[in-house]
Amino acid sequence: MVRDADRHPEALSGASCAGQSQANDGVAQAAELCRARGVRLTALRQRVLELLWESSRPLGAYALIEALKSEQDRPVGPPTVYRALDFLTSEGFASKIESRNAYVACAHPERAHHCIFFICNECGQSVEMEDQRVEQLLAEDGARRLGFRMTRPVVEVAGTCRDCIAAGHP
Amino acid sequence: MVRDADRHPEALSGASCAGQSQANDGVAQAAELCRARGVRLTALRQRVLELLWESSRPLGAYALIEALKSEQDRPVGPPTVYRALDFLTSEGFASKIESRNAYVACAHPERAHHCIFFICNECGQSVEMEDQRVEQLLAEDGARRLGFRMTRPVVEVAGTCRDCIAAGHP
DNA sequence: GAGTAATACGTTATAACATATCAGTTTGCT
DNA sequence: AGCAAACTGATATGTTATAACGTATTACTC
Repeated sequence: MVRDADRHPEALSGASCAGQSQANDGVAQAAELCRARGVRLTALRQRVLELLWESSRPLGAYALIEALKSEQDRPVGPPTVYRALDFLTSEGFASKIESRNAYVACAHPERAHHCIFFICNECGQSVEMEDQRVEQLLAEDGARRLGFRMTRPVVEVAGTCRDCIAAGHP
Repeated sequence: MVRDADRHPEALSGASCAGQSQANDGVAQAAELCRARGVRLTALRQRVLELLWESSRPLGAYALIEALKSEQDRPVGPPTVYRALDFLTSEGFASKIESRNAYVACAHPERAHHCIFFICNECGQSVEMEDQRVEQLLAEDGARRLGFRMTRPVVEVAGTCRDCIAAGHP
């Protein structure tokens, strides 16, 4: 089976105008938080974050490498991008979608929190959501039934988004 | 940072006696279900499932390849093992831990259901659990707030297990 | 039991994702 | 300016997963 999301893997062209303004906001907010936290949003890190914001879908590390290569004349090696991604994720500006090996920009990096991601199998779009009830249930399940202390819940919901349902996809 | 689970990556030696009898049960149950479903639990598929049951931790595909190579004199290529894993996961006998790129045997393959996995960062052990409330919350969140139809929730909780907490690990 | 279609497996190559290591550059501080 | 820390560049390599195509086994029909 070939999904639409596979046929158009991680194209960078899908950025909408709305996405653009969100991107500006997101990057500006990250810049502010970095100042407040005393960490450095370098040109590279900022550019990677912009690319994530501008994309309508989670981007793989190698898609980012390609994008950066084409705009900087210099080649960009995997470690460079992975280091930037490490920074962005550790500061809460981005998050890895484990089930896709891909990365997305995160809204609300101001509070440390864990996100639920809804990822469409058809179009590949991902939407972030917060639900304290889910997080709490998971922490409780682990603690009560296993004596387990949760540090990082990974919640990624695969399915079909509204638009793709409307378009008649399964 | 180097975790204990990384220092002893996926050794196959950790199978306990309890694990062994569970393994027998699990494989026997899978065999029965295959008969009922009219699908084939071939020697290879069964052996992969046994290896998963016998391991105290999620196993990577390449760990399985190594294990199979050492017991069958013939070499076993990646596609062979990935096909077996595809079969086992599609029948509900095993599951992929997305956040680890590793695979575990699943209890209760008789009902189609989704699992929550609790994975210890220290020792690497993974415990499966079912919680309809979490599943339902996720389905509702997606449906009500996004018009999203959930097909497969991926819920993997990283943290510290009871034993590792007792042993004084963070 | 021979023919045949479907399913599963073997084999080679390669794609996709990620990290180790060490050298060079920039930044912030005194 | 001088120095240490932080960041980036560059090469190589490790790890995970799939494409493509051929062979073998199984199940089914006659």
